[in-house]
Amino acid sequence: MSISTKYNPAEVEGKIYQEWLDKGFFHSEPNPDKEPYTILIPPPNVTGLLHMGHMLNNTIQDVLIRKARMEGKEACWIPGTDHASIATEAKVVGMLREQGIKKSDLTREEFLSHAWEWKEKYGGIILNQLQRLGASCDWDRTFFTMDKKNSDAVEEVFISYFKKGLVYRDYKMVNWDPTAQTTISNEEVIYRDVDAALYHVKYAIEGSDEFVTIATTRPETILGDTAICINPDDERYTHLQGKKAIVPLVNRVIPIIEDDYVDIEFGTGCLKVTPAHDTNDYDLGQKHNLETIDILNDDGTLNENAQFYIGETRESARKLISKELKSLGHLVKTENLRHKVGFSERNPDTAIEPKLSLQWFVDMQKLVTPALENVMNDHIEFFPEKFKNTYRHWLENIKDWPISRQLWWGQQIPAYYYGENGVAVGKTPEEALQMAQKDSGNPALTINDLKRDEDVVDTWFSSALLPISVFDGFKNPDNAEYKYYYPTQVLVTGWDIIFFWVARMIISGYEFGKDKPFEKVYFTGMVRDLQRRKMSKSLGNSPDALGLLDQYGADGVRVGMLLSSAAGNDLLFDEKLCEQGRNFSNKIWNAFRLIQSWEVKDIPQDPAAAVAAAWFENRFNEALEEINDLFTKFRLSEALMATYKLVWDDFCSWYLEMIKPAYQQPTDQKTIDQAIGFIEQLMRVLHPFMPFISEEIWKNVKERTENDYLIVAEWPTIAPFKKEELQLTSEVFEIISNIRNVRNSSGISPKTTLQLSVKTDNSSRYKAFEVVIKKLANVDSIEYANHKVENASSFIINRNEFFVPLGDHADAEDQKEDAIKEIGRLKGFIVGIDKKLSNEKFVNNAPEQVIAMERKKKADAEAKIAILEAQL
RNA sequence: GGGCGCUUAGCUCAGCUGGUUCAGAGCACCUCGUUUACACCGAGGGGGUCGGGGGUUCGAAUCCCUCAGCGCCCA
Repeated sequence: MSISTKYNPAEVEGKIYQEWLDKGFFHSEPNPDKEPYTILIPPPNVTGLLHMGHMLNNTIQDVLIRKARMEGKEACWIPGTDHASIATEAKVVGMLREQGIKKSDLTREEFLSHAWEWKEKYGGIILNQLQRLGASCDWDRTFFTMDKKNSDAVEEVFISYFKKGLVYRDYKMVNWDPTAQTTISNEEVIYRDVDAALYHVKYAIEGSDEFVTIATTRPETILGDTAICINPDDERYTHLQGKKAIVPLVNRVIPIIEDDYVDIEFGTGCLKVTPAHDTNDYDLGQKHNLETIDILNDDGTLNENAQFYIGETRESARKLISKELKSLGHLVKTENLRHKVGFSERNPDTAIEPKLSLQWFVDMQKLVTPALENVMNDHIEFFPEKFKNTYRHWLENIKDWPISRQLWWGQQIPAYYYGENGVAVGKTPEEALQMAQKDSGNPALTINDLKRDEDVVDTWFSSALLPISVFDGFKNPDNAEYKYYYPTQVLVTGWDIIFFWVARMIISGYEFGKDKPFEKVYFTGMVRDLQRRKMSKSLGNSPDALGLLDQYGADGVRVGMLLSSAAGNDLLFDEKLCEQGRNFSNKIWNAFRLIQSWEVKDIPQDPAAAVAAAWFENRFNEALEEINDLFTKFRLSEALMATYKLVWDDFCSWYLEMIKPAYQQPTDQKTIDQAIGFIEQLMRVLHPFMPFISEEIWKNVKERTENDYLIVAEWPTIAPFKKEELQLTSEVFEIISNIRNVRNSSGISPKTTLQLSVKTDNSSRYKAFEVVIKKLANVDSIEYANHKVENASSFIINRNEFFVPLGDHADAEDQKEDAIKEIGRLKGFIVGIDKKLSNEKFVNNAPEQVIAMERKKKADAEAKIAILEAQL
């Protein structure tokens, strides 16, 4: 059989994934005989396409779930997608606009039917792309955040909060996105540094020739000014106390108020106050009882209240007014200013407008206690731990959460209004009516008197309920699935949504679930490019995810993503890492090919192969112990690296070279069986990281029964291993390396056989390994002698002296020089140790072990010097 | 402005509660190699006074202070 020298992932991956699907290996059912291991996917947006962040995040989840499955747990990875109110509604509105349809011409129902159509068409793309990556999700359980289960939960939770007084409706300053024309939460505002101007504008003082100069970055809001504020301690302005100023253009007379909120140092130390368009000004307005004049429409253009520039955008009004103020002599100067401006996460070019608005809020302070406690005391563990700090800081300073969104796509708020200010909630209008009748004491109210709130709730409000709602835990808290799978074991997500999602799921878990929503949270870093920039469409620095999969194979890309992603550290994505992954696939493939190619005959086992098997058995168990430990600490990149080295260095470079038969010679059955056994073990350990190639080799390395697949094979158990033997072998490997080095530095071909002479007190120490040394270092004789060898290169390992006679290649002077240099170094080393040992404080204070170690180091160095001096 | 974190080889990072194995890994680099698994390879090699300064200690990459630079979160 001839197999390609290059591993071809394209031939393997699709086929194997289909087999896994057909066999139902991804599907999970509650199984009381098994421990559950459940992961809920962070649902990608239905608007999304697979990007590098998804690849990293889902690779990690797949690694964890595959390992758990092999460990005999009931592994259940639940996939799904998020309806993403703002983003999706924007897409749908955009699509309709292209068809010449305006959202405002549609009824809610008509719009929603377009939206569902869009979701059906595009919403599943990303999940299909995840399959290319090898994701072993239980696709039968695929959820959508607007599924009935979750939407019902949203209503129930809203109603429950309402009844407990935890949601309330209020006029407050909120963050307004004028493009999406909806409120958004603090977390959805992204602050960016912007180069702007600070406008110094003078206002006339009523009844005098005087002026007062204020500084502002938003001159267009002058039209809504209702006060000037000075700091009472600012002597420059004491004379203005109690006076009034006149707003330019609109000629409104406004009071000059005093408040120590004003920063004397900033600008002119004199502040204009626009309560309708600035959060701090709003607070000032409340405190000083100021008029509030809202000069903006919902789309960010100026309205009639402004009196000027009606219909202009904020940006153009700013230009126009600054020009006009200048021509009227009100503009004293402008200076450059770099400051932070909030932008909408979903519409990155839209500056957020603080807006006074009637919205629904969640009273968060009353909900956070258990969520905070249980993370701080590690009932829920964070990896890496450092995110506990961030989490605590947020929860301790939490603000009320505005949850209503002026959108249609999402779960409509189950609140109904009646009369002057009556509000009732209910899952149905009838339910709400009952409440309304009771609250109002008016039994004559009818359904027609109720008007339902038009808004939907924030998407994160709905995703916060997923860990419970995917198992139908709200409606059926006693159902078998909820009881079995909840709490889930681990949440894998980016640290950027620690507040958006993680914290809110924990809050909901304690409020509505029977317990925490998950045991552990593994935070991944952000994928950045080599210049540390975030990957983004606008920068064009995001590689084509599917293209990478084509080019390097899913296994290669998975390795590439994982290799450099220490937990919580941002990952600087470099295609070279995928290349390394692909190369690794190829290495594994060729190891398999090599074993396949040997002819097996009924001959006794090569003694070198017997030695190799004994060693590798030990080595494998040593490595497995390390790998398991790294897994428990979620140090996946290190677990992968340990696996990589086990396969590449230990198995391929040492083990296979030891058992390899001579050219065109056969091997024996025992050796082949051992080698295949080891490959099987290695494939098990490799499988979570590289599921496709490991399954393919598993299948090909021996005959398999129908359901004998690696994906459901057992994770290896650690057998005891002997550390002393591993130590001995590493000395043997050192001998081999030294001989190879002699070859290299003396320019002797690998084909030339060499002789080895050993001067030792313990000639049996390496006896068993002679066959290996001969084979790997191309040595044809090893002799033990009690004297040094002339014209030979020498090295010392563990006080034993090794000579490689060099014949014509010998360079005695060179040898001598090296020895002298080494003696010099060792003598210096001893001086240092002596200094320590003659220091009374050291000898008195240091632990015995440490002192003994220093003495041993000294003795070893002295012995080595003696050997070297004898050589000279 | 408030808070958190980072600075170790050319690059990306590991180094837990100070003391064998503490200066490490991978990649990159250099030398040699068209050996009969793999050049997506093999053998060998070089490379860091652990950001600067100060302190605690018999002993510090590891603890403390300070300075500099960088990053993030929140206002």
